[in-house]
Amino acid sequence: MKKYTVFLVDDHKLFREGLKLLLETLNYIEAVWEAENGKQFLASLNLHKPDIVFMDIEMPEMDGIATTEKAIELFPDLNIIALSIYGNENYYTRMIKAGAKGFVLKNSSLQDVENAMANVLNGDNYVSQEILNRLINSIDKKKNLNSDFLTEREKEVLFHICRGLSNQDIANVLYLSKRTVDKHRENLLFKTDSKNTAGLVMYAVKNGIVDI
Amino acid sequence: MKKYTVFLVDDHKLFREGLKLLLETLNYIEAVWEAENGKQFLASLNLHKPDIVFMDIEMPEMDGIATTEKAIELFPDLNIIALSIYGNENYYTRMIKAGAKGFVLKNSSLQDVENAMANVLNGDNYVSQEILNRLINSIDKKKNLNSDFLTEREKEVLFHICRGLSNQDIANVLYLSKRTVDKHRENLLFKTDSKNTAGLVMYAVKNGIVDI
DNA sequence: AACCCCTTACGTCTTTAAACGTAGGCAAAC
DNA sequence: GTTTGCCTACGTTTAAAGACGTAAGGGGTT
Repeated sequence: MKKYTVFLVDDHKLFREGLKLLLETLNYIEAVWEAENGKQFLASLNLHKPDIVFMDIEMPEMDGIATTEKAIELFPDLNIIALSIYGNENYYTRMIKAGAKGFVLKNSSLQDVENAMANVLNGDNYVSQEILNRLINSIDKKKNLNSDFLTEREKEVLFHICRGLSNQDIANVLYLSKRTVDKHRENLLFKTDSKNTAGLVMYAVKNGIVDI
Repeated sequence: MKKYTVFLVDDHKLFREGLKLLLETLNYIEAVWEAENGKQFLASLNLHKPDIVFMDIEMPEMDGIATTEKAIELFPDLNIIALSIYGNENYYTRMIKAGAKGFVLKNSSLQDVENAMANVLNGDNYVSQEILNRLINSIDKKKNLNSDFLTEREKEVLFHICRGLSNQDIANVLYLSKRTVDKHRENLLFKTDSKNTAGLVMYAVKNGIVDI
């Protein structure tokens, strides 16, 4: 039986180690390597060339999107599967554009992860069922959508607002200054003609920027 | 042709007078009387016994729900039609329970109002199409609902939060102290396990407390 | 080269929200 | 007839949001 090597890129040590243990229970996994951010991963790519990479999106130093772009530039046939807690549109579309061949949510089952690996090794793309549903829903919503005038960054900030994050929190996850997030929020209020957070969230829900 | 008398109970003078003019264009309307709150209306019920009453819900002194209850207690066959800006569930279910025979939104057409009058005079109930849709939607949502543990008052406050009102605003429309609304909000945060307004709004959307 | 748009960022001030605690009145349930 | 749950309400303190204004730097367009 052919065995495969896997590279986990994730800043959450606990998650990384848990997934490593899970993967090691599979008899066709030969080795599991780890990195805690994009830079570390890219640096060790020359030494360790994995069959599959699981890539987190939100990471310090260098996030999953930039890392994927760079890695695919260096090794175009690298099999990268995005691993994210959130299935929001910004994330999966950007990861796919960057060259990822799969997208799996962190609340998926090991079975999902296995499916993703099998498909990707077979040269196919893979997105988990949940993401697939969201994609289909978002296509329906796009039909009569009126939020094109929000920039990508604004939608991203809005998404995190809906998650209940404060501006400081958002600044932390996006690696920005809090004052920048303040400004994005201010612009969002103006653009969506809202008075406060409640209005922003309602707008996001109505326009499919967050899933209900 | 039989002619009918109408009583408008609404604290918004401008709206009352506009509707009065509209109704007077109908040749089967004999007279339109007015009151600016529930107490005034009840006091004059002995003098003026209208065929139809249009009752606002949010009013100072005595709101539409309490007024309807009292009026129906005094004159069980009174035809009361609720007139509200909002079609939220708290409102229409409570008005119907109180004895109202119709529910029309303030953004309806005169045709809607005429339909409501015709149906109610005919002994039927009437809710405008929009409310009917919401009722049907809310039945679907009720299937897997988990927000029974929010009290009616809490749901009402949450509804207004979603409308973008501040606590002071909500206190004004519900005729409460701001500090009371503060407390309801605090309890909502605790009960729904939310950190902030965004979480509350998302909860409300998920559980059908507001319509999208 | 000049332009527009987006992203990033800072300063200051006012208003709201959030996080504690406490407590009386009231109606329904037991 | 006491308990229980809900609605009402106040005081204080800290954190966050909201409302202005300003501006540098990057990327793409014309």
